[in-house]
Amino acid sequence: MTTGPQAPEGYDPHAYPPFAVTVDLAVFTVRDGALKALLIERVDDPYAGAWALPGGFVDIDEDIPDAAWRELHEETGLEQFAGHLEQLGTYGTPGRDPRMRVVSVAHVAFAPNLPDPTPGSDARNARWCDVDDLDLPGLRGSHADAEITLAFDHARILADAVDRVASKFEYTPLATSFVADHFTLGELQHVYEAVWGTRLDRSNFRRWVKDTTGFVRPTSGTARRRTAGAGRPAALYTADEDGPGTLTPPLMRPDDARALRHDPRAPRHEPGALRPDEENR
Amino acid sequence: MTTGPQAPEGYDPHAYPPFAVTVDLAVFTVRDGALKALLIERVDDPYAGAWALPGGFVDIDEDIPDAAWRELHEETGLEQFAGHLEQLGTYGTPGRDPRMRVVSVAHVAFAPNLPDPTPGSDARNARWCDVDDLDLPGLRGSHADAEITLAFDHARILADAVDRVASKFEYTPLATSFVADHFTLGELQHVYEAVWGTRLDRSNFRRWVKDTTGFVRPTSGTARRRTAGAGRPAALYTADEDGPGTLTPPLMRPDDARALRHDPRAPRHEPGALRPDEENR
DNA sequence: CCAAAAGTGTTCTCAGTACACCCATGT
DNA sequence: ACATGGGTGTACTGAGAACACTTTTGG
Repeated sequence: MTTGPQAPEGYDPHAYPPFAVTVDLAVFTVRDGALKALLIERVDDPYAGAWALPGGFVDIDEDIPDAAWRELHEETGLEQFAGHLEQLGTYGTPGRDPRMRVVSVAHVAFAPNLPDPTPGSDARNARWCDVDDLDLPGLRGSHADAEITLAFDHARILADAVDRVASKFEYTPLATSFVADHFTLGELQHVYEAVWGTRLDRSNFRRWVKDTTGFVRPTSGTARRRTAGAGRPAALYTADEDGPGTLTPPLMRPDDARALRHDPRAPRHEPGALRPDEENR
Repeated sequence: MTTGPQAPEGYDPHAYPPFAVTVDLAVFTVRDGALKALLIERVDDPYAGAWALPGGFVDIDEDIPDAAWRELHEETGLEQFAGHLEQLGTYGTPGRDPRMRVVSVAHVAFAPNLPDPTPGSDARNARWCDVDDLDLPGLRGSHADAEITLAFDHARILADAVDRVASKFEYTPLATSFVADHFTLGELQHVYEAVWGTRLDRSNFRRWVKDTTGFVRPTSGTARRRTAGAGRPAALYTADEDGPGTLTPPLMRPDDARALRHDPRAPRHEPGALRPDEENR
């Protein structure tokens, strides 16, 4: 091992146990009226052939957000990512990676409806996977007959990430990160319904969105038939960039949208109660 | 550097950059009607003599929650810690520790009114510090004339932790972690008021607490003068252990309690928007 | 008696809910 | 004509806010 970076005199770089630090990404988009997560097929050996969240090692002089954005760009192939990225939590149980002790800082990213599966820069296969088709611990459908199983503890990370997205939708205008820069209120409502897995009253949703300051701004344009079929053309709106990052009042999802989830509303992020004698999972 | 733990054949333990991983703890209690955080005086050289959050290195085979509980016991000297501990977020900006590249997993702990400053097992000085007396970035009083400055990025961590506690009080019964196992509704209200830095209507608070299932249970006992002075003896309550970890409906803090904070309601945890080109502190 | 804190009740208002109804367009 | 989705209005209801009032203690 080399000496620690910028280590002054008097410190022993061997005095601390060496960890590997990675970033994992739960990248979401809404497509075909469903919440989808980006998964990649692993080629390297731990869990080779299995599906996993995109991610990779953090460089020794690289900030963690930078590493997350770098991996996001590398794995999605998107240079201009217009969405949102934030830290979710850190997962570092010994043995979660059979190779070595790895601490992974998981992130959540919100993407607008992206061009297509976007295979990564390397040879891996990539796809958008419906989260309802996955067997996530205590979440949504929880299909025991799911054909896809995720590598490492990525099922838990993804379950926490889904909870995070659903919570964020109540208090923040981040739903606009899932749609194009100009969108109709119907599209925005479809995003909410896909993320929450519920139905919303069109009239009340529209009134809440328009009465909430700092959420959307009307534009002069009107949507000329972007969805197939008939219907009156909808007015186009834009995200209000000047607004605060918070919605007042919040839009609380209906109770049936919470019942679908395991431990709703509370786990904004925490991976459990973290009691000393309890199993953490 | 030694070979990575349980590394199978074919993997090079030198292939990843070695990080140090620590846990930092923001331990809160309510005392004298104010929210206090546990700070220790550093003796070792980086920021020696400065005040900092308790914390330490994670062992190479130790789970992160275990490390957090271990440090909590070591630093507070409390064997039986009746409170609550949860992960807050991870702070790993290069250079935050001048010795080496350190990634710190910060935690939040809620403690009942503890016996006293409780100096740690080692020689360091420890004290409960009023969070309003600290200069925390964009929070509460934000005293520019604060006498105490915190080591590393602990001011930011503590600011995020205060936000987390205030948010948690809206949706979870964790306020009971700040009081003894038997408490009066007045005491519980004082805890809420200290954490939110606001005043609540006594009548409405009491009605909300009693109407919220899974929060408190009445006991037969009645408090016999624990606060000095006159007044009718109050009934004693206990935390409802059987309830879900969430409060329905939530108790929203009044708007003036949000205005005290920098970026209220939204940053349940995220340390900012994490844009690639932005400074992340 | 008075102050202080606990406990109870009542009114008002407003936001969420559940609808009904009309408008514009494609087929 | 009719189905489809956009847009508007309205009555009902329940929870929060504000506040008045009673009860029980200590001094």
